[in-house]
Order: sequence, then structure tokens, then C-alpha cells
Amino acid sequence: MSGADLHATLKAKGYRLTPQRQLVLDAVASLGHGTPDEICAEVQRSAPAVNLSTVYRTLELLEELGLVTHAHLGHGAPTYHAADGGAHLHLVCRDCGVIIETEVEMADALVVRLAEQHGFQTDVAHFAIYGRCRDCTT
Amino acid sequence: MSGADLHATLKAKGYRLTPQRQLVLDAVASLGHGTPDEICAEVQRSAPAVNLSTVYRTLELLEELGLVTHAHLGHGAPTYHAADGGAHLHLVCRDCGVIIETEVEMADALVVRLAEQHGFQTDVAHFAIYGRCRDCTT
DNA sequence: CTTACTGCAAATATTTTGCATTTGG
DNA sequence: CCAAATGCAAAATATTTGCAGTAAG
Repeated sequence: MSGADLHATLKAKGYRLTPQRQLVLDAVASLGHGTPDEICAEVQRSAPAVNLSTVYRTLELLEELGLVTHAHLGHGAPTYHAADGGAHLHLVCRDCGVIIETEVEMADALVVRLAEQHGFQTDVAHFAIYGRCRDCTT
Repeated sequence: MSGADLHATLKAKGYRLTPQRQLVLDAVASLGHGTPDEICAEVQRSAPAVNLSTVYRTLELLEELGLVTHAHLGHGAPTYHAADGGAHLHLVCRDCGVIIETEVEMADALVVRLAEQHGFQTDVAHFAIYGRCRDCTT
């Protein structure tokens, strides 16, 4: 998303465009994905004064605006992604910890069944899928 | 699992049977599922001196022994289950937070596709499935 | 007796919050 | 100018760890 779009999206809800917000959004886009801590480190490469709590507040705001999403890939820290990057499933290996990305369509049958049987609308990318990768299966 | 079985399972690896370990396992079984904190509270109903750090250490041990498993149902705290209770999927509603349990077979097609295309062996119950429940869909 | 286990307190790690100062518009 | 946003430090949460005393076998 461009700077102009961010400005417009913010202004539509009465928010202001600050350098920090632009930097956080840029960092998410350039990293592809990252934890709040990683995103903060990326931002601080060009703006060392930016505080981690600002990053948390900004990510929450950007998520409310629909510009980023977060997913839980494991144990602790959530991972943030640019919303326009297209959602994908994350396969997390319990043994080696590798993260494999794959298309959300893999889960289409599950999504349909949950809708039919439970009336549940699934956000399939929000939580990772846990298991064991090919290399750790042998 | 009975007390005798726990004792045997522990002894096989050189671990000792302590009252705390029996109590934690009993608490997981009687709660059905719970966070470390909830399990600690349950244990403390009959043994107030048991420490939360002992509960953490014991849950880790019981998981290593295959007697309990944990799943991530949201934001923070993992939830522990008795392993012999049978795994199930957890559907978590983003709006009202309700947790719906359903059969792991719902995800069979996904499991097969991940195995075929990525050689990935899926532990489908480890992470919850996020979305919006029937009541919050309207 | 031997050493695994526990309780306790302190250390980590992660995220949130209060508040004075700064700044976008 | 003024409300919104930031930086900072402290608080709140969650989990881990070092260590000295306790207890299982």
C-alpha cells in the first residue's frame, strides 16, 4: 500500500499520518512477516528513537484499518503480515520449527464442512497448522 | 489413567511418583481442559501448598510422557488436555470467544492434501481454528 | 542414603498503561 | 492552537530458572 493510501485510510477515521505509522507499515511490507519485536528492530534501522510500545499500538491500529493481519505461529509472539500480501496457511514443524507457507485453498473442504455443520465462518490463516515436516518424518 | 499406570510410566524413565504429579494429572482429567493457572487452582483446592512452577514443570513432564497434550486456543495461555480424552478440533469465535469442539475428522481432506503435497504430517488439534460462530454471523 | 523433586523468590519475556511532552493538520 | 500520538518508565501477565531444603525409593 502506498503512502497516499495510508494517509487516506487514516484520515477517513480521524487518525493522523505520522512517520512512525508509515515506517511500521513499510517494515511489515518489507519483512513479509514478523513479530512486534522484529518489526520494531526493522523500524529502528532508520528511526532508532521509535519505541516498541508505539509499534504495538501502531500494529493494533493498522489491523483495525485492515492493512495488516496477525497469525499465531506458535508458543508466544504473534506474527504480523501485510493484508494485501494475500493470506496463506502456515505449516509449523514441531521438530525443526520450519515454517512452510501454502495456499489457503488447501483447507477449502474443511471450511465448507465447518460452515455446513456448525455455521462457522473460518479464518483459516489465523492459526498455524502444527505437525511434522517431510524432513523430520523419517 | 489410573495412579498405578502413572507410577509405571514414570518409573520406566527414572522419574518418581509424587503427590503433586498425581494431583496435576487428576486435575487435568477432572477439568477436561485448562490453562496452567486453572490447573494449579484446581490442584490447590486439595493441596494449597503446590506451586505454580511445579504445575508448569509437571505439565511439561506429563506431555513428554504422552499423558497430556496442549493446544493453543487463542491469544495467550495454552490449554492442556488429558491425552486419553481423544483429540478434537476447537473452533474459536473471534467475536464472542465461544469455543466449539468438533471431530478431528472434519479436517481429513486437509490432512490428506498436506501429506500429498508437502509430506507434512498434521497434528490438527494443536492450534484452534479461528473464525466467527453462527450466532455472530448475522 | 542418594538424587530427583519441590517451594520460593528472582529473572525473563511479552504486552499494556499512565502521563508528560511533542506534533500533525 | 489543540487533540492525537509518541516516548518513557512502570505495571501487568505469563513462563522459566537457580538454589537450598525435602522426600521418594
